[in-house]
Amino acid sequence: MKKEHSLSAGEELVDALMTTSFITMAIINKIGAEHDLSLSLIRVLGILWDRRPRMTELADYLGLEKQTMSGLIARAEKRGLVVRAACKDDGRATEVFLTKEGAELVKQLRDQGQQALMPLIESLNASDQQRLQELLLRMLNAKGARGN
Amino acid sequence: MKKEHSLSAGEELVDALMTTSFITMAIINKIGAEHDLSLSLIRVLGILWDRRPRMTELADYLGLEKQTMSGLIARAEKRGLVVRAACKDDGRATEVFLTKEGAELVKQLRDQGQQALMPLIESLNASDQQRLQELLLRMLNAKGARGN
DNA sequence: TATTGTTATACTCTATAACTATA
DNA sequence: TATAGTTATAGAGTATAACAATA
Repeated sequence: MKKEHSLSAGEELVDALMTTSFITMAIINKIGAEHDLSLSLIRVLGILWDRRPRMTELADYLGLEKQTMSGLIARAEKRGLVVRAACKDDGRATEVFLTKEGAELVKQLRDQGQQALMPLIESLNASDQQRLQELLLRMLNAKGARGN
Repeated sequence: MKKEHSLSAGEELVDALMTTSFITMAIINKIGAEHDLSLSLIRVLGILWDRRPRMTELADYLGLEKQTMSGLIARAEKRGLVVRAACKDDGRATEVFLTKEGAELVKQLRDQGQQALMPLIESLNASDQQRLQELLLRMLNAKGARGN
């Protein structure tokens, strides 16, 4: 957060990573706001794109409490973006999945996100973009990271 | 968000950037939660580390409405983290700055953030870390980006 | 008893609208 | 009139606690 103090090599990278992330999230958040979507709901919809998880799985995935997820999904369902259905294997569980309308919204968000972030990455030339991508992917894969 | 579909080179990089950012923000958010701090308040405190901005400047910086900033700062002031003072140049304006307690919290957050993000970046070797840092900084500087 | 999920309650964050005070 | 800031109000997001239904 502070630039004047001398930082170790690792600290400078952490700084750059945080700044990059704040900027990226601000861009995504702005796109979400245009659709009345919070960052959490954007992540949920992204997960639902190719999965049909239970409420608890979703909550764990996002690091939220199950009650929080109940509210989030209830509001999304009221808007026609997702549907809840009883799980056949386990009478206690509830599965969540996208409606057609929800899926279309995800597609649209994807496109808008790509467009909005393009200016940032296009400040690097093609070979640097390639290198950055490789480094990020290597870092993410090493951590067994799950983004959304 | 989806991995199976074929993506153009730029799209894959955007994907990696978003995933990295979601993970980074989740880590920062978790640290903030331990101190009852939202991401917005963390950013505000970071800005206040070496600046003494007016309310409107803060709001513009974070992309929030001035009323939102009023509430955010009012709560932070009640907790003893920041102080508001009348601006001498302009009788309408209010300057905000950190208390000693607030500054100590920022220092602590910095350390915790560094520690928490270290495992992620240490999945790369030293030379790759150096390269990643250079690429991120070049990208950020090209955009005249302001993280916090 | 333990697990899955919802409901009740409370607080933070955010925006829109209306207001006060200064320029 | 325009700008800086606060207050009032309302809704979304979050957590803690208590509950119902199923395993």
